[in-house]
Amino acid sequence: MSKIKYQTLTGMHDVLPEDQIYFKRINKVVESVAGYYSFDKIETPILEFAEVFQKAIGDDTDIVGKEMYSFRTKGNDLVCLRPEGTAPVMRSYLEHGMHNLPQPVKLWYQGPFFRYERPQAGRFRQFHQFGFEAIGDANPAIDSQIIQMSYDVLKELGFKHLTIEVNSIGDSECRPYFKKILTSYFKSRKSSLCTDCQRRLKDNPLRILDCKEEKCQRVKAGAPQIIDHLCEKCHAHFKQVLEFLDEFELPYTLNPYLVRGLDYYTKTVFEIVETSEDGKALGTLTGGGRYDNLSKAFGGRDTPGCGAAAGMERIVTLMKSREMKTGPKTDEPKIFLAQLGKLAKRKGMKLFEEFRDAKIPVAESFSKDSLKAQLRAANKMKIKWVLIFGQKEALEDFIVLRDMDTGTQTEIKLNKVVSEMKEKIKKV
RNA sequence: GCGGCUAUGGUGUAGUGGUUAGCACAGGACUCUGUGGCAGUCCCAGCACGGGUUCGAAUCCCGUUAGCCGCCCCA
Repeated sequence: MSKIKYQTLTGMHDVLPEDQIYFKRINKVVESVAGYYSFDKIETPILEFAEVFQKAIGDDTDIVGKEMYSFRTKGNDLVCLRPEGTAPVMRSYLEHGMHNLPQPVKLWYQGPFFRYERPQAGRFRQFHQFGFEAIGDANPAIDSQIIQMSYDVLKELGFKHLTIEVNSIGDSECRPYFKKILTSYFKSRKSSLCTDCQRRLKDNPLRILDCKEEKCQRVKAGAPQIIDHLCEKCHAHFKQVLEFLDEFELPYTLNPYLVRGLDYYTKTVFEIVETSEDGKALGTLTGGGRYDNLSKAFGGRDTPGCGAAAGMERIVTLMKSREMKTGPKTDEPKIFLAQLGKLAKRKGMKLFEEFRDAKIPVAESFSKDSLKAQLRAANKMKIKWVLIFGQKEALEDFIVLRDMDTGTQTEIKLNKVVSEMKEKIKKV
């Protein structure tokens, strides 16, 4: 190989064949959980008008300017590669008048997403997420169901130690008020905050709550908590969500410092974190919450919604390091068809098609001529049954079956090979 | 976007100014044109890119790119 001329763009990567099993496994679990809860799959385009996300996210964070993978088209439209799934799903809901369907409209999705970030381990510019969205229903039962589903997926994938962190961040009625109280609390202790948080005090005071700096930890320990300042509606809603979680016997903890960066989030927010055996938080796997203000931000009618999403690469990394199951490779063949000689190759390729018609997976190496090389290939694939089809067999219409574990060989009539092999692989 | 560290065959690595750039694994072929795993022989394949210093650079310097780590942000 000479010089490498092309490489992937910054922060993008190929999902290689060896990693496909993990993504396949996650997709399978997500699909079955979503199906059980009557969520239908939706696919939205990878490109949207940048406005879709600007409106949803708000202009005040530097997410739009700095973090979105946006550019102008030949027609001079400002578009962007979708950075998340909720806004497009809401856009689709409004665009297709899904409020005319029975509510809530329950949807799930899976696919690539893009953020213009500086790449680091587990942080890419193109990555994959799956998510659930339930739109059109304000009932707290929905919140708890979304949490339950997210939890189910991780459990089924094999994560053992999970904790659900929940909080309520109020709505447009009570949150502004709480923000004021919180800001004045932090202002009075400004000198005890880290420099970043002194800056956050101006543009995003809620974010101070999840600062990792130790000095800020001490300050926030005495900070007012939003659950003590929820309006009546939000309080009642949150209480009911927790009652459902109790009923489901889900392992949750109240985390008063859990917030979301975006304005459209209301009421319930949650994250599912993996913990060590003694319960110490290791990292977040899923996050979500209620977004009752999103539809209005789009200029739509007042429509509540609730959802959750998870980054797949992060889950894959953990699945690998924990050596979690990915399920059987379903189409991994147990039979190898080896051929020797021109006639046998021709007839063998035809036989291969007969196996395909019978839906029996068979491996082959028709490009190789030496029997030794073919057996070696079969051995590498850890295949048990090798059908040896040579000149003599081709002329006399039979085939040799070699058991690679024992080395014993038997002869089978050619017209019975498919049916006999069908029986053989059934038993295994 | 800011700061730091790194960059040698496909993978993992040796090589601190003069080496035919070494090794292991993986891949391919043969030993053996009808029998795999073992062994042996051979093949494939590399100093990220671009400048500079020097008689001479994988090695020193600068820039670019990418990865990693931290910050910002985190939907």
